[in-house]
Amino acid sequence: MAVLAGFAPADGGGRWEVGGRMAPGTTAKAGKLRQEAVSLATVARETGVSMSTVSRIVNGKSGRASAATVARVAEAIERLGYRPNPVGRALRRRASRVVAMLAPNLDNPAMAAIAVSTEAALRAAGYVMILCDTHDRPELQDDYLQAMRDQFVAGYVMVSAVRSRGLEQALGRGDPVVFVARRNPLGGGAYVGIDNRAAGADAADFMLAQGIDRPAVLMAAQNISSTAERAAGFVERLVARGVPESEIRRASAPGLSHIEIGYAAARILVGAGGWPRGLLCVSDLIAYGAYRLAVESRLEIPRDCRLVGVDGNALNRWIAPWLSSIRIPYESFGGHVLEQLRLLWSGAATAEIHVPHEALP
Amino acid sequence: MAVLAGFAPADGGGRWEVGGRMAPGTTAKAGKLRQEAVSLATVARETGVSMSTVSRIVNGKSGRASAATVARVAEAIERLGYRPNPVGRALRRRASRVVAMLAPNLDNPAMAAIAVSTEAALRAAGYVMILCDTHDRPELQDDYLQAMRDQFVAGYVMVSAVRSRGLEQALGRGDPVVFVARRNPLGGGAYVGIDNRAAGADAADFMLAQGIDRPAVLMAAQNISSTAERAAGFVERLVARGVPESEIRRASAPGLSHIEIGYAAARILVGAGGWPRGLLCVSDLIAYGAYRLAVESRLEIPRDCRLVGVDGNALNRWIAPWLSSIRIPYESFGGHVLEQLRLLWSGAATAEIHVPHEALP
DNA sequence: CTGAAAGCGCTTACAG
DNA sequence: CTGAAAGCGCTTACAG
Repeated sequence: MAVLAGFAPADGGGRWEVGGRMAPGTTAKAGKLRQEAVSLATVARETGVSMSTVSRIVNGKSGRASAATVARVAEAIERLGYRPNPVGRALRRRASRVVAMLAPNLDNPAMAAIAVSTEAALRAAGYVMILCDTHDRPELQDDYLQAMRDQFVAGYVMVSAVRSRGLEQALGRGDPVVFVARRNPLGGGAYVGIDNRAAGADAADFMLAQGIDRPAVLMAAQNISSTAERAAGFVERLVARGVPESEIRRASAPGLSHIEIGYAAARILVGAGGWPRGLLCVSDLIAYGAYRLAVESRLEIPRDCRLVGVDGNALNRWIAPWLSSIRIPYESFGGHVLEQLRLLWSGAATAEIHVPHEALP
Repeated sequence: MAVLAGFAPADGGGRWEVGGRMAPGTTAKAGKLRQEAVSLATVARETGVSMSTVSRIVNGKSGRASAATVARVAEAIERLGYRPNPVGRALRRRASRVVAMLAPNLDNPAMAAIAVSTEAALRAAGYVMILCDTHDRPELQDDYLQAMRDQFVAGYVMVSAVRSRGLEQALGRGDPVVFVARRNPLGGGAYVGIDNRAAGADAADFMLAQGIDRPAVLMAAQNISSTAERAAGFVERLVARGVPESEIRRASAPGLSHIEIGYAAARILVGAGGWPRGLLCVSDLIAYGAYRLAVESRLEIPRDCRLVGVDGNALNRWIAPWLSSIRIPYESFGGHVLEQLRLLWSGAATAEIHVPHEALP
């Protein structure tokens, strides 16, 4: 009976994921026995009321139908296994229960973790998620934004969005979009992520607590990204605690994947002044890249150089015990994303949500 | 002009991902200036022809419109930035350009890699992919199958599908479904994956070539899964090459994730007879689990025990150089999946596609 | 409390 | 070569 709005999520409207057995209805038209689609019309015919009435009941616009009618309709819905068709509904309402997630490369375990948790949260709330891989390319992002708009999606989840014309338009239009992991490149907007600056500061404290007074840092490319904030927070805290800024060695490298950036940047850093005793890598993947260079250099990690990452990849425990990583609870991001979407849908104001990261041991 | 079928993919029908600038159309109705949706009706009105004609032109049902009309309509489409609405289309055709991928836990890098490559291939062909995380649960799989059917999806990509009632019905109905990585648990059907048995055999040859004449194997749970086939192929080949079957030690363990299975199974194996000199782990994650036990046991890998995995995770090169892994080219799976879908759509017969795995060094 | 009608955006016989 | 009409499945004023 989950079709009835009374039994469905509070935001009204049936749920797409209704259980319901297959409709047993068959027709003998022309002697051929075949499964018949169960539509509102079927239910209406079967109960002798109008489609309007069935629709209202299904959608919980009640107080507007007699108890007797509701019961009759409910029975028929149950018996026929009726489920409201999401496409018909989307067309009419110009709004669907589909949410689009636009993310660059799922290859990154962090992205995958975000996708997983968001998908689960949306699903539990009766939404279905379309996943679009933008490869960090603005045109692709715009193509998808466009295509998703045509699908009447209920909202957009932008993981590490890049600045683009379509994004600008979507925001200008007031479309519900929540940014994850990387802030809105155009400023403002609903956001879910950790406090990157604070995470960087924590890494600084950790280094100093280990007696490493001249740690270095490996950064990704120099955009407004979250990783840049981590590096900034790291440096700021070190400076605040008395480390001369000029003695904080930094390196970054161009490159496609974080892991390659890590390797290349470590090479640059080390080439310029040898291995530091402590090295913050602004993501686990960057740390993996740096690790490889350390192995090639016959370094023993973490004895010779303390590697600190950010992410807390689940694999670390198994194959990268040498890495101290600030854990980001990606598995909880989905819930927060949904929260933000709901605020946007209800027209309420949204604030940035800073999910607390976990402390280093 | 990509909207016109003549310029679109061969399967006719406009593409959803049409570029096209925002429609400049505005209306002065009631003095309010606002963006107007550009529909078929708009184009028809603008050109003075009927919607039928515009529709036919958009869909390349040509030879049925004068060149002059086509030109006029094409111009209007271009000028207004018209894109066929996928929802209206789906409702009418009872078929969409959406393909559903149902997969258990994207946490597994192999699954993520499959999702990435399939998404890219579908996108290039003008489809959009909905990702459904089934967590290996049959009811969830069925819920999704149901929901996706209601969306009029064009097809189903089942990654490591489990046996379920809904799957049975979908196949019975003749829905286009292609199985990836794990064969259809109900038998038959379009499949994309490696030849698991051959991969296992290759691992056996590798071990013997290394002078390891009594290798052991770590398996996942004992279902009809692809990993079981790898283990079987391994054992068969060893036996064929003279290793007494009774001397091939095997272990498996229950558990949620492969990585935990690997750790637990290794513990069982080692507990029962010490470390073997060579150990096939039927997936990289299992190898990671085994590795951890090896580290705890102060073993030096691969010197003391040769670990062989299957997957070829991209991270291995960086942080698991101790692992020899048979690489599965997941990045090419997407293309094959599309191939299979096209066969199914055209009603042609499908055969299993065995993507060649890469040889061990 | 209920129903007839219009319409979301599209396609497709059917008739001309 | 072209158009009027019906209809995919639904919702929502509007009228009663």
